[in-house]
Amino acid sequence: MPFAPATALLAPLAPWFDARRRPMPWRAGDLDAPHPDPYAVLVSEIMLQQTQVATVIPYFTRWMERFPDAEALAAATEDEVHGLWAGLGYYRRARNLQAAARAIAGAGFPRTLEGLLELPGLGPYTAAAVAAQAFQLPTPALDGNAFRVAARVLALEGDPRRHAAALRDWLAPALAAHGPSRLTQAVMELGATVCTPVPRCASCPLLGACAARARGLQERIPPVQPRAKVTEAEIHLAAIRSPRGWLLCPPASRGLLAGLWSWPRAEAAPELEGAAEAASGYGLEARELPGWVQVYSHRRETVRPIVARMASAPGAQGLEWVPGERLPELPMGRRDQKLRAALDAPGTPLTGAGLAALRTILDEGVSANPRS
DNA sequence: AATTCGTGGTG
DNA sequence: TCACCAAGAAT
Repeated sequence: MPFAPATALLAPLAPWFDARRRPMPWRAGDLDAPHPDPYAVLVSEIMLQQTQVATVIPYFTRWMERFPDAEALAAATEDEVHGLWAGLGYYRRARNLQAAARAIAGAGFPRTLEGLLELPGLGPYTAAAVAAQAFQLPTPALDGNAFRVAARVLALEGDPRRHAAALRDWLAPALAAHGPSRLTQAVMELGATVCTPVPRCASCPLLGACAARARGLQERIPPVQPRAKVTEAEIHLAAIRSPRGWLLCPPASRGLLAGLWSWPRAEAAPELEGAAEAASGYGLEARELPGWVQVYSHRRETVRPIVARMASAPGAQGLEWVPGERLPELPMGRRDQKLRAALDAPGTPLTGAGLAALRTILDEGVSANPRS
């Protein structure tokens, strides 16, 4: 379909961005030159996948201090990489980023869109965004912001992602005309601060050119996406200490929280009678802490934490006893960080359900920790 | 091609 | 409280 030429339509974005852009630690001072540090651009773009700028900034700063270049990242251990990523989410990104750094340390930084797409963790958006910001290539980067801005300016109805190829063709000349790095960031900045899901049209530099606004459709374009279904779960999360340390579930290579350590857990079980007496029979002293609801991308988990102390240290399949002094440095997701921070908090007596969970964990080990 | 990957902000 | 969703990619 024929779109109004983007070069003229989007021209107001360039001066708007030069005047209004937010400071970000990865942004180059000179938007008309290649970026002095393509690795920094890569790190920022991977962290920004499905993650807001304000959340990323402190992670980016710490990351660049510890891993200032691809060589430093390539040489790091998996625990250290995940330690710096812990809490940011989508942990596969951390593993992919280190794999990309190893490829770069060996063969140099790819300077074409096709070469960037070969790096693990870089898809159509990220490869184009790096190419434009690091190397000034006129490669349109279509993220959620860009799709929303384009859909509104052009009054595209339906899911704008259907028009990805046409929109890239539409945007490319505007990138070349106004500067690939500048216009790429300007479109996203507009989407993040003005052309938001609930738009602030009064302060938009494209107000006069916006077809959706002209028709009063700016609130309905683009349409909301159907939600993925969320499964419900209820688990006991157990911090068990013995003379050998804490009993922990070592990192898995795939699935939820891959690359992170976690406390062993068991699905909530039916109530047992006489928990306290049975527990002392095991040489086990335990209490339960206040629970909470942990939300993941497609899972809602009611967490019932337990802190227990055992006189002996039995083996448990797939679980490890970790010395107490190592506990603070292990990479963990938010759920497990929360329990780690509450190990000294007061609690209530162990319930029958809690005892059943501890028995399941000690008897079955990692097999009591089902993949979701 | 539909699912599966975290977490925090916002209205 | 809750829906929505954020500089998406891999499978």
